[in-house]
Amino acid sequence: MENEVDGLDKRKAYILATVVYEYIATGEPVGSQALTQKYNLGVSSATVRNEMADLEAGGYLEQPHTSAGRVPSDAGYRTYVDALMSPEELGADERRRIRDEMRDARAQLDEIVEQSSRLLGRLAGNLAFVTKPQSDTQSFRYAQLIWIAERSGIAIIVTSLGVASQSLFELRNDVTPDDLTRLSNALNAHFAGRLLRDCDERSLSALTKSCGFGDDMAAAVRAAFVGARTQEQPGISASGAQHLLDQPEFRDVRKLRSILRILEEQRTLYDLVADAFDSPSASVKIGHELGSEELADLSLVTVPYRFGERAVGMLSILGPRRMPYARLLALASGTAETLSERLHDVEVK
Amino acid sequence: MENEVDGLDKRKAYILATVVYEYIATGEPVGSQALTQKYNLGVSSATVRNEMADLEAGGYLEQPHTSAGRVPSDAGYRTYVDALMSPEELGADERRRIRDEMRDARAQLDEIVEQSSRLLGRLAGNLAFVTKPQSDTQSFRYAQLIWIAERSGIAIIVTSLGVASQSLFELRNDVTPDDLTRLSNALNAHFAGRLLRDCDERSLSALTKSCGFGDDMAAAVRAAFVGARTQEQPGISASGAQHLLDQPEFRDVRKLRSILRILEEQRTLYDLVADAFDSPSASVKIGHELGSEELADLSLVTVPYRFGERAVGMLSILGPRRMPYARLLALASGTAETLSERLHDVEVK
DNA sequence: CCTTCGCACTCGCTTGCTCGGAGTGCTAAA
DNA sequence: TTTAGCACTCCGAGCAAGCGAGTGCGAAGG
Repeated sequence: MENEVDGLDKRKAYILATVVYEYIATGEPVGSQALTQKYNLGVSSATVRNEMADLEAGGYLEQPHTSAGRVPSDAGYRTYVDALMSPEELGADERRRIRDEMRDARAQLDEIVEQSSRLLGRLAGNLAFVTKPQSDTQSFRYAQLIWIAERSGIAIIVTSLGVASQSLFELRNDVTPDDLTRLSNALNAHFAGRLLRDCDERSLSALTKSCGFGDDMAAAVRAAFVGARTQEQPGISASGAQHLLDQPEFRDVRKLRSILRILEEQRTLYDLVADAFDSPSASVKIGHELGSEELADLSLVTVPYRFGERAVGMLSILGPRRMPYARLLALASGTAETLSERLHDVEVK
Repeated sequence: MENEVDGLDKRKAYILATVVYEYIATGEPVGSQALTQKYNLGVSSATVRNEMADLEAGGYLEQPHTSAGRVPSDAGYRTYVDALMSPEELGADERRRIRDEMRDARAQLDEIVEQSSRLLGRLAGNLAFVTKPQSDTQSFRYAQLIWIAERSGIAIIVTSLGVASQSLFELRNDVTPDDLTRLSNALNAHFAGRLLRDCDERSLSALTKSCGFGDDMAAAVRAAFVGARTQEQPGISASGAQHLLDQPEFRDVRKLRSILRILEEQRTLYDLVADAFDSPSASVKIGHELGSEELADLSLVTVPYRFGERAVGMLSILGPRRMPYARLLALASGTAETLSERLHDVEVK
């Protein structure tokens, strides 16, 4: 039937949308009378009551207790996000303001990422976090092996986003500064422009040995590349936790503790967004979809940002399930866009 | 008189110490009866009551409201910390455990610092934070200028703790890779081993020009050194905020918000410990001594850690004024010691 | 003169109670 | 199928009483 949305007839869908909208706005369970008074539904509260009972039976709404209003369930939010809400766009002035504020950060990768998480946290009024660009999706730019003594040195690797990773190495055989320069040049010539993850250990070893070096040097080179590849992996910049305190759902201090703990365990934070890397566009996880009882009344909005064609990191907003999804999606997308642009300022060409 | 401590006769001092001790232990205002029952004071509660009234008049104790027990004031805690409490030492097994846990971090400066803040936060059951080594107290080890194109390159600077800072530069005149190598060698020969803060801009420029380069190259070199000097300045690793939620003083959510905000503004966090750099040993700041009304019922314990002879950073514990000062000082000192040792693992010799 | 005892008083916290408001479900009529 | 009416439920605010811990002070005691 043309009038159905997600298995709900038009009126049910509209009532569900209104309930979710109203609950997001007020934070209070919404009752049938309040709804008919505030929104022009064209039917009486008794009708709404019947529809609400159906929606509850269908799993879209819940009642905190008898004789209270209705509250959306995970499924209710899900339907709202997928089918009912109207997407928002940022206004031109908002875009401009985001761009201006991002300009405050110096052209350093870390600063730009941190600035975007601060900005997003403030704009969204929620906890925001941004993963640093996955270094294995960056490409290799330069290697430089620096001679310290006959049997030791420092390997420095520069990637397309300018992240220099450095590692000390020790050798079993003597080398000269010229040896290291020769090897550096060979590495640069052979790997320049490749993705870091495609600089596999075998060809690194092969190249090193073809320059006349032994296993020790090959191991040092491999270690340097592995270091560069994994270095910034779970680096995450988070910001805006204090906004969560404004939400009534955090009157309960235990909730808050879960959040703070998660904030400090970057590992967990990273896992939350990890599977968003599979999908190329924005993703929303609601309540239990986050896979943890502790986080069951939170939601997460995740949007990728790009370097060139490639999605290299994620901007996320974590907040109460009762969050203005359309608005936050727009804010996250806008920030992601600006962040993507600014990445070109730190690019090593 | 031999029996006086800080202007208090022996009995008053003992009662003050007991009140502070008991209040730290229980978190409840302590009354005269409770005190005489729990501790063997040898006098009746009425006497204690009189003494307490004196201590209150002297500004050492406060009453939350009439007919409640007494609570230490800033001055009361101050006297306790300075003169009354008995210092603690860590047991051998505790030291060992700290050392073991610090071994989990890889030999990378950032990881070691982060590990120590996590560890201290957990052991102290409070918010702990650790400043990264001030880079201007580190010494210069190596510079390497990498040729990218005729008029651009990357400058990499390695300090004694292995922090490689990198900066892109653009030139007005062409250079060759050999030019850059020559200049790198000159910089290494001239500045090796100096403190970064002693690599002043004038001598950098002079050296660059004496190698036959122009103002543009001199500016690039200066910028690289300034970048290295200021890079990690306010870098702070914090951990353990969730423990604060266990403290009864944070039932009030507004308190918590101040803390979270401060946590995110690394600037403020840094200011808190900044003047501790002047004193070579542990320092304790109590309540209003922190200089902010928001922080008035918190205290801060700060202990320096060293690289060689020099204090290069600070470990701090921020928690409720009602904190076990002696214990936390011992924990912070123990962690600082271990952190200092581990710094040698990342040293670039 | 300092210490102790006894006593009246204060104040905050907990418990129990009432009461109003908002909301529901059900039944019967339109 | 929608609506009006009604009885019922439940939460939460507001209030009063009682309890307990503590104080200050005057009088008695060493």
